[in-house]
Amino acid sequence: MKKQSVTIYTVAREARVSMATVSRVVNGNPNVKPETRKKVLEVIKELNYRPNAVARGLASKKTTTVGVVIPSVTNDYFARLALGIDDIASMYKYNMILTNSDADDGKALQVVRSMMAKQVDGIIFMGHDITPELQTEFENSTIPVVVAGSMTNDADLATVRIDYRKATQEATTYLLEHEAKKVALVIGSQLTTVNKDFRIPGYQAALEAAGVAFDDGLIFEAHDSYSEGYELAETIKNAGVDAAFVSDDGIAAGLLNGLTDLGVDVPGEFQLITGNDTKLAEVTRPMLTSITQPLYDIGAVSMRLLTKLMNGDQEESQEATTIEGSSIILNHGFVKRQTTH
Amino acid sequence: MKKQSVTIYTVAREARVSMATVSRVVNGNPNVKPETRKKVLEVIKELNYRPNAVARGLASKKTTTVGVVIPSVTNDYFARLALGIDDIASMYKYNMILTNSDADDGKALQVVRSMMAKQVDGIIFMGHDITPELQTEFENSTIPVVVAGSMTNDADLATVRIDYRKATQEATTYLLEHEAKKVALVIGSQLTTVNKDFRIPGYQAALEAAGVAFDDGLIFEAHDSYSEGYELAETIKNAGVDAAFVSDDGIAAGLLNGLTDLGVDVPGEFQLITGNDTKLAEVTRPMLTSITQPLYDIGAVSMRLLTKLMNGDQEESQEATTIEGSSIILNHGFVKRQTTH
DNA sequence: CTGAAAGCGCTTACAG
DNA sequence: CTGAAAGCGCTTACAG
Repeated sequence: MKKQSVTIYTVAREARVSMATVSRVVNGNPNVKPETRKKVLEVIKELNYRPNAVARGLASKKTTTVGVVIPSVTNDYFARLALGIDDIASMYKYNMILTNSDADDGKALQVVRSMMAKQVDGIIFMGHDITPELQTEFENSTIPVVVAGSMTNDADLATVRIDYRKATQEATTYLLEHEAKKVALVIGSQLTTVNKDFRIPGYQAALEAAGVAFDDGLIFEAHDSYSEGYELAETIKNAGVDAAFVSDDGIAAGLLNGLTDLGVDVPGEFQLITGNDTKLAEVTRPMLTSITQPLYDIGAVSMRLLTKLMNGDQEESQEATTIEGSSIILNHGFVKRQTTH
Repeated sequence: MKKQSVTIYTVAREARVSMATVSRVVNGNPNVKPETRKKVLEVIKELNYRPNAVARGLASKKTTTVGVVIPSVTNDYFARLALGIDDIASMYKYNMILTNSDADDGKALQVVRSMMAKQVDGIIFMGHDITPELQTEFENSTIPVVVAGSMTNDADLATVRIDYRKATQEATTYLLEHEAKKVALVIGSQLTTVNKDFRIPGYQAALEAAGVAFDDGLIFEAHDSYSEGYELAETIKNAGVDAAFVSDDGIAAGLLNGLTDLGVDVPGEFQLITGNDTKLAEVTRPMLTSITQPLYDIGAVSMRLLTKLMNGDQEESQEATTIEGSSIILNHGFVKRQTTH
């Protein structure tokens, strides 16, 4: 339709006011005489004026966009978090720049740098441990970052998550109390903070309480894919294991189907509990008994926390959640389905 | 570390050159004497200078960010497309602003406007038919948009997808040729362009070729959720249907599990083919026979097309794909798994 | 309640 | 190969 883009200057000229006044009405500043506002609004409508957010960002040093780094959108666990983030972001008029890190340290660093170059007002980080370079990047920057639905080795970062230690302990205890003799733990890397300092200790605590000796040969590593879980079935079966707590649903689903295809009766001969509370857990047959997590809420609370941090608010603590340092711990649950007694 | 942010001006001062020169080396302009470039690069490194992309965007009128509207990140079909988009975007140094439209027309319009205000260089749209308002928005704008993995009522929009008509026809024909007597079609809304003009005609063509009368009572609507598919099982069973082609995997998985729970033997008494080639199809037991789609590629090709459009290139046509108007049609496939004979 | 002016941090002709 | 200057489209004190 129009070639020349209409700017705040055009509006000011047509409305016979200054650019400052147009800026005021656009930004809802109350210090504008009603009739002036009315006139300006008319011209804006007539000209179909749309403020240029880039110019606004440069002048105000606020872009109303946040960066979100996600290991993979294709993992339903993270996708559900992202949905919660996006909804709250929209509610607060923020846009999100979303980038996959592919769980690759180099990519994560590059992605964060790119977001910072774009002057995002804050960052939500999903993923596991971070490199010293990325840590430095976060420290040297003044923009707030919150870690959502995961943990990193950087204890200074605010995080929103469940209590992974307790969840793992409960799942393990459940298995032990339901006739399981040899309970395996299936996680990602054992060296990662969330596993090393939370899941494994939770698993060990459950064993100890039940008077069962810890055997590190019963900890299996698998990364987030269905096929790795499927292939793990044979190994885990040969290890004489009769139950497992699996942190990731994709792996749990693969393991379940792998075991079934091997002729193992689940839950008759093998019990299984999964940990991410993804849709997958209800699609498999038998359906997976699971730790439940408020996935959407974890995303939503993360974004909410970030808005507070971006506005320089103090972190509040009135909610029905626990705060540990800079962490917000949401409650998890447990649902018995068909892969356990 | 540093309070004052270092700008191009700081670098220019320290390197004893003009801002224009610094700009040239940052942007890889070859017209810079090697020793000058070296000096500038040193200062940049020393000061840890990072160009401000917002300022650059304002000055150059290019933001190197694209907008991506997605019905739901939580649907693996769209998530896979988004992954392809993101990878190619990263390759070309673009960032993506990703927003869920929740398949809500009002939200989609608002989201697109917000992206345009942020001066994105292009838009990738996923979703079904669009409102006149959104259509107007696209028309009045000069930024390119490509529709990925879906179809809209706006034939002017470039789109990258498979041939939905042919895929539906093939699936239906397969069923008909494998003892199915009464084949249902399970889709979203019948009024949507992709269904009205492609899937339903494909279904009809298959019936006709097999000499089977068309019965519109055999077209069932369900939207993209597992539970709706599950609940559909009883209805579809009571309709005396013995086979179905389902466009969405979530619905297909729900339908499959619903039928199984009703005591219907799949594929013995009921055959099923699904259409989105999502991970879900391999997780269910029995595994779902499916139309296969190059999901990642659809996303990747969409983003590649968009980069060409953003650079004002002509659309090329040398690839192993069909071009229909402004559409790029990628090849689909078929994989027989366990829900068909 | 309103306006003039400077400034945000870059790029882009233009001139040399 | 390099620099001076204008300009991108806003917001932000400041003054009145």
